[in-house]
Amino acid sequence: MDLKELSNRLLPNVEHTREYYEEKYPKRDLPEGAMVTRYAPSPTGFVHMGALFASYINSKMAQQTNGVFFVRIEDTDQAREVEGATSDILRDLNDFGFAPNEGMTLDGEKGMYGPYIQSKRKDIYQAFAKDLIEKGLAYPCFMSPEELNEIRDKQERVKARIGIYGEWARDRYLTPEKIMEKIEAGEKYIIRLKSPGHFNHKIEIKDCIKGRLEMPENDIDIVIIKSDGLPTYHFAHAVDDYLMHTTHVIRGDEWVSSLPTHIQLFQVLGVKPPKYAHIAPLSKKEGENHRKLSKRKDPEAAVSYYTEVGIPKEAVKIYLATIANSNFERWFDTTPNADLNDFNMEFNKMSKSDSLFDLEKLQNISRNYISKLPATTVYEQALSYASKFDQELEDLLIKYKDYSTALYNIERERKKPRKDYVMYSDIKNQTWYMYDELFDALKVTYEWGNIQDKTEIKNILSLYLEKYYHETDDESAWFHRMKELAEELGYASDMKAYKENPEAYKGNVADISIVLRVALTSKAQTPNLYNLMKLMGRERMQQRFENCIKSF
RNA sequence: GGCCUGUUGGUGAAGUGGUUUAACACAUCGCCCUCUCAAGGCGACAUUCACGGGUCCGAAUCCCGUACAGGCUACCA
Repeated sequence: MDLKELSNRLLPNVEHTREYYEEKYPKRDLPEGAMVTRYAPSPTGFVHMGALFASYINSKMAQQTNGVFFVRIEDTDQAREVEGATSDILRDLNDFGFAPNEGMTLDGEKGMYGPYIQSKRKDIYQAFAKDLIEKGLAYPCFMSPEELNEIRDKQERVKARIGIYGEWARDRYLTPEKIMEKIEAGEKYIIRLKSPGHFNHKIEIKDCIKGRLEMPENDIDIVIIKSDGLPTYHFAHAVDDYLMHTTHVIRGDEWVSSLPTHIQLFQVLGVKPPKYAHIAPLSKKEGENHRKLSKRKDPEAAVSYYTEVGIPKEAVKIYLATIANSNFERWFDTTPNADLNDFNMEFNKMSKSDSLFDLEKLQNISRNYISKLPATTVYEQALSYASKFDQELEDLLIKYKDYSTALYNIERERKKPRKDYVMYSDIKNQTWYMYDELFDALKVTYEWGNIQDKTEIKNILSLYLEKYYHETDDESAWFHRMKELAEELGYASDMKAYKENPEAYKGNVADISIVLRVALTSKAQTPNLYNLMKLMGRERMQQRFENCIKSF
């Protein structure tokens, strides 16, 4: 019995040959230097920031080299599969602008290297496994899970390396005849690689991010086809990335220790391995230690967190870019109208060690980002946020569209705009007092400043409306009149003069303006008072002042 | 236990043997400006690159050891 016959018995019902598939998926016709990258998630639910980060880098690298970025679903562990996870992943990629141009997309599969779901590629993996068996590079292993556990225990006891290698690989040298006997006897088997490696041999691997790595050769006879007929991750990776002509495998660095295995797999398959780039994990400080950003402990680890609080996707992207490439921030800050797509991302500007995920920094980026948006966009984004998460705000925004937009526009369209909002959920907290519906519904507390005396406050308010407030005033005239009011009541109109001789006055213009501000809004801190008054108009001002006085 | 990788300030980090008395940004703290806040301006914030050795005229940068951290060590990915 020869190996070819044996391979037919071991993996029956394989429709095609390795050669068939190699012909079916010819080399890609791409310009020199174009990268073919991929994001290969397992559909296990919940999209983690780390995964988004990896897909960003993959997508960016393909985009800037006019290459291809595809998504492949790695569902070879059917037990862990979560319903709907695939579409969640694709939706998130899409929302962030990392939509793949090949493979699994929101509108189904695209591209000629499919299927892009591993469970649908079973025949392909088996064809390659058969080819290896024929060449004597893979073999069936009949050891039961119990036997494997025993071996493992024994190895732990003797402090040997764990795994099926060397003398531990019991079934490695079974003759075809013996194998047939076992099959006839109904014994279950899986297919293992007959590793040609030696643990004492060192191999040198160049990683695009980590640089030169020296590692021992793989000598473990890893499983390539599991008992359910599906491949393990390692084997599927080698076969798929070979057939899909991936040029760069960019993935999390939890994979570096499998590199010798992966390189060997390509070698055994007789094909050139792709280039590898291993991304350091996003981590979080906990006490003195760093740990990976965790779904359970860190809400910000979930991609969905950002939509829930209303942090713009673009801000998240900018943040990811700043941790991805050390020179990005400089570039972004010094490039007028910087467009993320124009930035040239490089592997050698990526960190080798883990980066602390800094929400504060992300928020700062978001604050800056929102501050540069036109008010109409802020309005639209706020509305879209409210429509999902805040019915009350949504109603108000629809009712007062122009008013709200004007409100967001205060001190905005200038070189250095106000930076009031970090996220769209801040908007309501910071503007509620400008909506009568919200203001009147609340029993507001007035945050008075230096002037607390009720009669003095009443005096200021009525005098201001009677004599000093003119709706047609421009800002400087408006301010000038406030100074006149200050003087009439014995407050300093000039801050310098006041500072030089505070005793000569009851207070200063600032005190007066605070009274007006607080009476109008109840808050001591608001955007430019002049603009707020303009927006409210005389009647509403009068009403607010009366309300205020009534509250005494 | 074994194998691999990493370690620069409160944080992200620049830095690849010699204008580094260690860039820049965030945070923090002062002062200034100012109708409040925000913004802005100015300034402070690592005598030192985990620690210990070594190589060299010269090291954060190269080598060795130690410590700590992370990853891997599945018929999970």
